[in-house]
Amino acid sequence: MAKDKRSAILRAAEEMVRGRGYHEVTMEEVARAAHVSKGTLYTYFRDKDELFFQLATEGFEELCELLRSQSCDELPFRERLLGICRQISSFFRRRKPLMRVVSEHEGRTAGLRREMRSRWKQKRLPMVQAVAAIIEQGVTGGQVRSDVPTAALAELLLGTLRARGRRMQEEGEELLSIESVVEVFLNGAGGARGS
Amino acid sequence: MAKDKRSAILRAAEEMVRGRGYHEVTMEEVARAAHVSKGTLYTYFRDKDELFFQLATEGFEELCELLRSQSCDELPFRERLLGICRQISSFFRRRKPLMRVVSEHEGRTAGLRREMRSRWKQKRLPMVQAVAAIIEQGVTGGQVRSDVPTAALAELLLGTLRARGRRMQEEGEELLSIESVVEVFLNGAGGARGS
Amino acid sequence: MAKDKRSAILRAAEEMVRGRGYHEVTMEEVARAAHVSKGTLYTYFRDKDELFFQLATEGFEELCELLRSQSCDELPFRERLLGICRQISSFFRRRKPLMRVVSEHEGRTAGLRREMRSRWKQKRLPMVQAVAAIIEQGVTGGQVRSDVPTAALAELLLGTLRARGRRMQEEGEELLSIESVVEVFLNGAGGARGS
Amino acid sequence: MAKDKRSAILRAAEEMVRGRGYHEVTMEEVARAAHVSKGTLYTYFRDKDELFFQLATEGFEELCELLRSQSCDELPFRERLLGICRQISSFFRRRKPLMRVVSEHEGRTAGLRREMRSRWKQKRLPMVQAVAAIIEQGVTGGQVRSDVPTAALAELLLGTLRARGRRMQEEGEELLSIESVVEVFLNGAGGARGS
DNA sequence: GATGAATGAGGCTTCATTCAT
DNA sequence: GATGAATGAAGCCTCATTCAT
Repeated sequence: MAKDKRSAILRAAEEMVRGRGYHEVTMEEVARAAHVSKGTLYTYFRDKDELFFQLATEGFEELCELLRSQSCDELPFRERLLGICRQISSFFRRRKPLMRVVSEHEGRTAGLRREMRSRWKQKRLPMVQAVAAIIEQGVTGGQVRSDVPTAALAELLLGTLRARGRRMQEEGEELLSIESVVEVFLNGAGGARGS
Repeated sequence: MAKDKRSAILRAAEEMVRGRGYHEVTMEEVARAAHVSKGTLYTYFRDKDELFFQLATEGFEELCELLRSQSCDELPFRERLLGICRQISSFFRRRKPLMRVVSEHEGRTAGLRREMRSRWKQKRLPMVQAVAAIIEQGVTGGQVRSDVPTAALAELLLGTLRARGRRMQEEGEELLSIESVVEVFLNGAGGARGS
Repeated sequence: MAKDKRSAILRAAEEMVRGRGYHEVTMEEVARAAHVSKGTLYTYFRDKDELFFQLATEGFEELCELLRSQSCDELPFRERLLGICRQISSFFRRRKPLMRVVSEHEGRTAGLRREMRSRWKQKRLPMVQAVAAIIEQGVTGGQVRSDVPTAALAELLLGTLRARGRRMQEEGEELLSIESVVEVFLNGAGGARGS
Repeated sequence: MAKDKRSAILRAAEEMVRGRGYHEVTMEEVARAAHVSKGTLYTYFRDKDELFFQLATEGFEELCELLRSQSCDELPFRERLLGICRQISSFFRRRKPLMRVVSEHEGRTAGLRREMRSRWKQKRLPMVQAVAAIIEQGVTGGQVRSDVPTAALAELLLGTLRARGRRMQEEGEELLSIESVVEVFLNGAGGARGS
């Protein structure tokens, strides 16, 4: 069935990028591993970029679902935010080899890549909103200042997490723990400021 | 002077792989960035793999020097081992984008790659020996069991460190700290076992 | 020498499109016919389109030169214009198989093709100006009305010639002669209109 | 109904080759334009070449019919021949974009194309015979020599017309008029030679 | 030693054609 | 008969590598 093929291709591609890289994997190999012909790849994905883009962004919905499901648990706000940051960080770390495809193309301005970037933003939006929703709870509870849009705060937090991930990968040992990141975020964004 | 060109090429190549990848960088670009001709690259490096291999392994001597210099400081053995593990871990983390070249080719068996692997082992050897030398001190001091060759223990420790690095990159949040790794290593390999 | 290779490629390509078409000729074949490798084609021409575009537009300069040289001969204006129209018509007819490349891409809006169109316009401009210069002489001599810009009249005349070429190719027998075309043009654009 | 589909496909194909070319039109597009599936195309035409071959040769019967109908009108022989030449020329000119398919394949010797050529000859035969029949009248009337088979003369005349068409397309301005062609033909083939 | 034009293997993609439903 | 997903041959193009100057 159609879904099966599409999925088989994605699974095959995922299997092959693990430990290799975007350029190490040829469409020929993916086709062979998925037991389909080269042409079939192009029935389901416009081109190689598209295939790996889909691979990189699939699972995004599940992440958002997970985030939303946690937004209503019983934990105190601080722990809830921490838990969510852990999950996001874990999600991206697990997907890092796939994310390469996205980040590699981030610098390009040429024609069609532009479209991929906007689609990436679109895919990312629900995640930002989920985080914003949780921060909103902090606003309601008085733990987060209310004079900055929650969406902006969410972007800020996500940006910090991303920077941390990058530093951990590229630089040396002294990583900020996620706890510290959240701590700094809340102190910087904490309510009851000076009052 | 010859050394200058060689160095200029390596610096240009290093500059370009940062944030890009092995395949994103063309020999043409490296040549241009190093202000030499394409042909000159091949005067100093047999091929592209060789160039990036050199880039990945340069500094290995310095690391070994550093390790050796630390093997005779005044700290207690446990701290000394910990410090050394930190440095090794940091060294590899900093070089990760370059290490890709090595690891990408690790799985291949094709002709010329085979040679690179053996040269990699050769480059690595002094490091293993440096670690072994320090562990030897632990044996002398009675903190490490003496019934397993120190070289084997050194390989075991390095392997654990490497696995930790990989897990940190690919898997989720709960990373072992380096402290834990050393702890486990010494408990597992600790002398005076129950006796 | 460099020029030789470039020229050899163009000559080979020209030879092959005669009687065949853009799509019937593969880059592989052109390379073989020009006694160069496939890669060399791309040293001299960015891509296949570029190669055939150059082929189609080379000689444009000569045409313009020819037109300009004729603009100062002794013939009466009407004959001079007629002669020029004949040359232009002949030029395009001879180049028709090559022009296909241009006209085939005329309808496309996709990214890079756009650039080709603007370059085509650029190439065409001197020809328009040459024709306009001659018409200008007609204005001076009172054989052409002066209330319409000569450039516009030139475009009009060229458009008519082109339409004639197309009709001759696609439709049936009753072709307008070039004489008729010029006649109609001058009557329509003729000065001293009825007054 | 079957005929409807077949016809719809041909009409769709004809529509698309106008202004485009054989290679610019994909079977997918033809199918879509004809509101049938891709597979259906192959129910009515063995392959793409066959489809466009049919397109190029359909109407041949009508031409022959037309030629035959004119062979018995009242005009003097010379005018009758001229009229027929005009119609043939017009027919081919109108069909030129379709004829491409035939002529493009004329140079090839590869397997299946060979068959197409022989079928082309077959399709052409009635036309030759129609022309021969008219020339026969010239023989009877004494305006055409009788010592050369009329079929051969017909082929000769058609060949001349074709060459004229080609020259008109490729070469410069000085086209022979059809009148001239017929004139030369009759003078060259004229009876009462020198006697 | 330095250069860069030339090379050609190998990757991505298209599209005519087949065949199970 | 009709369909369209699957196929794979063949085309365009890139880029690591060589070699005559």
